[in-house]
Amino acid sequence: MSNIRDIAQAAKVSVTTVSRVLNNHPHVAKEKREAVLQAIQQLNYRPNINAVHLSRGKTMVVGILCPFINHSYYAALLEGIAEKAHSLGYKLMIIQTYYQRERELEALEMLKHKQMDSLIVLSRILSLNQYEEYLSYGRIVMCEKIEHKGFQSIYIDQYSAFQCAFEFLVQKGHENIGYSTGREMGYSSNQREKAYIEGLATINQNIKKEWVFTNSFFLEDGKKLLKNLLELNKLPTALIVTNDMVAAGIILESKKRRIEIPNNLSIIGFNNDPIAEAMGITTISLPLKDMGSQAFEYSSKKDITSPIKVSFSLLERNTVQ
Amino acid sequence: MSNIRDIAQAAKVSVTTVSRVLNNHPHVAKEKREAVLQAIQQLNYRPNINAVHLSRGKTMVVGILCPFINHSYYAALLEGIAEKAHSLGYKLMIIQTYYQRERELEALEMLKHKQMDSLIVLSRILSLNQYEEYLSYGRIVMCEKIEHKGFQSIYIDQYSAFQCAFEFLVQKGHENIGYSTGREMGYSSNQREKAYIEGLATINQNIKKEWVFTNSFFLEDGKKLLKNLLELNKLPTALIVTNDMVAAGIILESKKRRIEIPNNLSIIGFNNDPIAEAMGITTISLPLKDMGSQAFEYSSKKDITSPIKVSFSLLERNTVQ
DNA sequence: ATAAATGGTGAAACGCGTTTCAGCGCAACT
DNA sequence: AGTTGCGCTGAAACGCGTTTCACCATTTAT
Repeated sequence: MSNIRDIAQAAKVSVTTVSRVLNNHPHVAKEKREAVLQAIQQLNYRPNINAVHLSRGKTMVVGILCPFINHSYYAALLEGIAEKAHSLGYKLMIIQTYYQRERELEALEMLKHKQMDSLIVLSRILSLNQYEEYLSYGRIVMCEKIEHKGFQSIYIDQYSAFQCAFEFLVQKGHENIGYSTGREMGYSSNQREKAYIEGLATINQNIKKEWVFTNSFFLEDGKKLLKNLLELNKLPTALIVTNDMVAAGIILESKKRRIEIPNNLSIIGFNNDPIAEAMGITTISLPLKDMGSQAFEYSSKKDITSPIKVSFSLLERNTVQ
Repeated sequence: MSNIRDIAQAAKVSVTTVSRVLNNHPHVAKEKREAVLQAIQQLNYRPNINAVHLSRGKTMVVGILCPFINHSYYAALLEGIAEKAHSLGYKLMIIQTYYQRERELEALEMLKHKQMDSLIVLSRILSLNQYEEYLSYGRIVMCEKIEHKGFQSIYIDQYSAFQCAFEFLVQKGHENIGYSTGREMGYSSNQREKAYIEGLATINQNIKKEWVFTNSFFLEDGKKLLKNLLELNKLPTALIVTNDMVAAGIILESKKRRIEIPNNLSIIGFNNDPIAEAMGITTISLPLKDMGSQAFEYSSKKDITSPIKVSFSLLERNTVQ
């Protein structure tokens, strides 16, 4: 493989001039430019991208930190991200963390080592303090609400979204409402918990701890959730569920157990996954793809803006009565 | 940020020795090793990964070429790939092609420029000849059956899988069978077409072109498919569908139109997505995650093996009668 | 006519880690 | 005592593109 010096020699110019031609810098005489282009053609030359990166200290790669890939929420975000990344000429490096500290740290280190120019964090487990150290190495976009200086934040107001679901249920006459989330801690869970507690207060209800389920991410978790639910003495009449996948699991298991939905139990999910439509799940629809796309845009913008809120909407189907 | 020469100076050794310590080469005296480690600690030194890549001509990055991310088939493969990649210390670069030639070429160029060590192709559109040129730059793993020398191939026998579905339907008494695929051309479609034609021959049926549907990938495509189907004079009694998502779309639209499944129309899907379980879709279950994992393994193996076939199994639920 | 600005060009330094190779010291072997 | 051989070490070359800076040749401005 030929390198830039070979081209310079072949075109009888300096490497500087070759570099200028390659990068469309001005101040190159027509003849020289053409000589260079010809040499490039003839020697089938391609710049060594690693050398370019080393030299420039920039890689045109953006890292994406997500706990899972094969999960509708993240896959939808990813799709939006990937689309925008391509249109802006960036490549994506996806780091699946499974919510493990080391993996998250690894990604941060990659940012530090300039293996990526910036990092988009779809969900995290490390503290903001830990993240802060790395801010000087590249832009960090967080897909959660963060007021902390230095981070770009774009988020769905999980508090309001949950509130919206909650109020909808109340309006339908429900008072015994439970909910499920993914991680016990974390942005979304915290917001939902807060909205839950405050929601209950508005209808003068106390928190029933046994109606709060955590660690529900996938379809299978929904099935388990329903099994656990049935062990309780008193059942809620409605459940606000982590996402539509989990909701689907709950519904499936309900069918098996002859629990009628929505007659015996109302279910409301999040995301508006295809499965929600398929099963007629009432859900809070989130514009994930669009959010991903925006998140990417902000990863390469020069300045940080104040947190960006993206909207959501309730989609009534037939799992709430 | 300090570099390897700073460390050498601080530890009063040569850069060579520092490099040896960093890479755990033998032949470094204990004291020197410790001096280096201490200097590294003190200066908070981290190797510049781009320099390492440039120097080594290796990146520990594997490229993944897939048409879509947010698609259950690819997402499942991706999951297996990502898991194995991490356990082997590799990073993933995902290139979403949307089946566009340029994008595929771009990925190939990245392989050439050593931006990735190898490439895993989940689905392609470019010809093998075009791919062949790039074989010398790194391993290329193809997730389809390829006998062509130089490529590592790992695949699901789409012919047999389709045949399995077909025979199952025949056994249930169906004679009027249609099917759908994704792209008009492409590995999977070709295999399915072949199996379809040969299957029809075994039951002395002629091909009904109007019962063959292409460009069906997602749920929405399934809905459209059913609408189109209903325009026909004579309907098939059974459909072998691209994947479970499309099958779900068909089923949903059927409900709207009062077509009873399986009474009026039998449906068999592929993949065994969560949605298949959710909707009770009879399907050919494919071990995609495992296949992804294996594909990754072979991307960094020294030698190429003959094509690897992965198994599948029919999962009977309630969309076939 | 003279000073100043502009275009064009290349040598050399830079970014940074890896690898080759030559050389030194000391222990083991004849 | 003389020769191998092995462990350890560092100078220098290497991978390769970018950028700075100095310098010459024209133009343009005064």
